[in-house]
Formats: sequence, structure tokens, C-alpha cells
Amino acid sequence: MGILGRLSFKDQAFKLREQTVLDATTHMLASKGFDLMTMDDVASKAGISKPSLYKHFKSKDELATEVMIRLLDDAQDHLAGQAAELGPLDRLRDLLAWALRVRLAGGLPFLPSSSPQVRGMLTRSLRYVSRAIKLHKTLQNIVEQAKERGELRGEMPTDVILYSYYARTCDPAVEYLRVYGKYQDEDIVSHMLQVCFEGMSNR
Amino acid sequence: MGILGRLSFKDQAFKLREQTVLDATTHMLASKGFDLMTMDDVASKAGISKPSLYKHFKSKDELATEVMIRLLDDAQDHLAGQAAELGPLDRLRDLLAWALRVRLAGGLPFLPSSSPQVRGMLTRSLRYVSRAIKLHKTLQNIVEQAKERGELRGEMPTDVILYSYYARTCDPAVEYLRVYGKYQDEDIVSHMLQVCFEGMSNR
DNA sequence: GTCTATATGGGGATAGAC
DNA sequence: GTCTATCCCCATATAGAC
Repeated sequence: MGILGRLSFKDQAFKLREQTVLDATTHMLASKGFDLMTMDDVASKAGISKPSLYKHFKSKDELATEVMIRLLDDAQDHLAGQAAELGPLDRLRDLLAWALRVRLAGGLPFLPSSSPQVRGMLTRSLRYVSRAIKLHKTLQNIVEQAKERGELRGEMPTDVILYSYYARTCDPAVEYLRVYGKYQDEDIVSHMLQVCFEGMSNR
Repeated sequence: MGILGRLSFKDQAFKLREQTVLDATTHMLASKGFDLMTMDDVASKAGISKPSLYKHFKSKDELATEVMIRLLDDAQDHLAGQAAELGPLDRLRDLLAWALRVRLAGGLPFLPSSSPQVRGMLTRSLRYVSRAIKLHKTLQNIVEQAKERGELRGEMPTDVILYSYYARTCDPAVEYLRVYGKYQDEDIVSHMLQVCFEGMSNR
């Protein structure tokens, strides 16, 4: 057994609690947004006190950043776990569907469209940025493969496609469709995919 | 001359200053967002003191709400001013292009995608809600005309089209295209229109 | 109606006991 | 490492002089 595996019960409990805190933060961020989320909220939802929370994460910014990092890791894992026979366009559809389902289940949009402040916070984190870049490059490759196959518009710049793709993961239409449109989650997912890839115009 | 037109110089100046305040608020909201915008910011940008600001608008919420109301009025005016020979799809394209240009010029997205708090604030304002509903109904008609003409997908529910359309006015892709993509404003507008109506997939 | 100066409250962060 | 109790800044909102 390696040294890293030899965690005392206490340390194991500590790590577990950290995940609990990250889960609580994820839900608070999804429901109230960064500015309205308070450290008291998170602490009480995670069942610990505020000073204990600060033993795990030394600031509100760091806490939120860790949540976003975990989310990017999840996305990367999802990509890595896709069936090998999936074509590039289907990989994009599948990843977007996954992201939308995560959101609909009370998770977060993995693009922080929200405020300039939040964007600044994240771009100041090297760990976050390096993961974002890695994911971006992966998706860039997939988009270019899809263009070569003629599955995506060849005349549309790759970055236009990618930024619009990212934006769909945090599209407010999702919430409007749920609240005002009374759609089921899976219907929302398929409508969002349709709008994203096929657009609104008739052919 | 009607009584309403008989404003003293003082009152005229008061009204003018109100517009200055609304302009300043619009720019602050666009750059910092609601939560980070402070009344000190607005007051100093408008060139008045904070107590004077509170003589015009009795709370931060009311101030922001008035800005959004003015924006909806502008949108309605723009729709009303469109050339009579414009088809329904072209009216939608033209309005979205207008909204995106307003944003790119330092204005606001007219959908407050931002936070649940801001949405709550607006839905509590009868004046805002009635205008939003009126605009919504106008656009609903236009979408249905476009569907009848075969310009928009008939099989796609009207509300799916509308909510996605609204979402394009506050699409974060706009900012990403400007900051990272280094596109010119007009290129951003045309790319956004393309993605919105034609989608990403090749036909 | 406009200012200077101030009250009030909330939330991020910490001291110090255990 | 966890808690109770507290610090302290900052932003909304106002009192009161002119």
C-alpha cells in the first residue's frame, strides 16, 4: 500500500466532507448564483459551521473555483467515456445533452456566463484555466473532424461554432422552457439540441 | 398648451437628469452587472450625489427596473418602425441584429438571464411585466406568421422558438467572439444570426 | 433638490476556547 | 479541526443643513 493510500479515518472523513461541501456549493450556485450565495448558506447546507468551511477552502472565490474545476473534470471524463464508434457530431450532441441534463438535475452550467467578476475570478486560477484550455482543444479537434466529414458547416469559423456551443450549456432558454413551457426534461434537451444544430429556419 | 407640457426649466432639467441617470445605469449594468453595480458608481457617473439619486429613484431595484422598462420600450419602438414590406422572418432577424448592436455598443441584453434575484425583481414590477407580455405577444404573432409562410420550422413549438430567440439577445458567445475571437461588431452580428436561424449543422 | 455626514445591516473572514 | 462569538468592511439608504 502506498503512502498516499494510508489515510487515517479522520483524513478520509475530511475528504468526504469536502465532497459534501462541493455538492452543497454546486446546488447553491445553481439556485442563487455566486453573488447571492453566502458562506453561511453553504455551511448550513453542508451541515458544518462557517469556520470549518474556511478550513477546507480559504475563500469564497476558491470554493466556487473548485466547484467549476470539478465540473470541467466531469465533462472531460464524460468525453473520454464516449463510445468509440461515435462520430464527431454525435459526440458533440452527446456532450451537450449531458451538460443540459446535469443542469436540469440541479447542477451548474459549465460556462460561467454570469458576471465579469466571476469570469475574472476563474481566469485568475491557473488550475481552472489549464483545464478549460485542455477541454477547449479537445472540442476544437472534434469540431474540425466534424467539418471534414461535412457534418458541420465548413464555412463557419471553428471558434464561432465552439463559443456558440459553449453558450448553449448555459442557455437561459432551458429555464424558460421548464418554468413557462412546462416541458419535461428530455423534451427540453431534444429541443435545445435541435435549435443548436439545425437552427430555427425551415430548410 | 396642455398642462403636462408646462414644465418649468427646473422640471425640464430634472427630466433630463433622469435620462442621464438611466444612461449611466445602463452602462454600469452592462459592464458590472446588477450585484456589483453600486449606487455610488451610478451617482458619480451621472455627476450627482447619492442622495440626489435617491430623489429620482427610491431604490436600486426601482432604478434597474426603469432601465429595463426603457429598453423594452425601445425594442417595441424598433419593431413599430420596421419597413412595412419586411417579411416576418426578416423582422425577427432585424430585431435581433438591433439588440445585438445595442449590446455591442455598451448597452444591455434585454433579457435578464443573469440571476434569479434580478428576475424576481422585474416580475414584481407590474409596469415591466405588462410591457414584457406585450412584446412577447407581438413576437408570438410574428413567429406564427413566419411558420405559416414556411420561413420557420412548422414542427417546432412557437415557445421553443421564442425563448431561444430571446436567449440569443443575451448570448455570452457575443462577448467571447469579441474578446477571444477578435471579430468586428458587424461580423459578430452576422455570425450570431447565422447560428440562430440556420444552426451549425451542414444541410 | 442638492449636498456632507451618518445610520443600518449583511456577509466575508477570523480569534480563541475546546 | 470544530465550534461560538466577534470583527470589520462595504453598500444601501437617510437625516439634516443649506
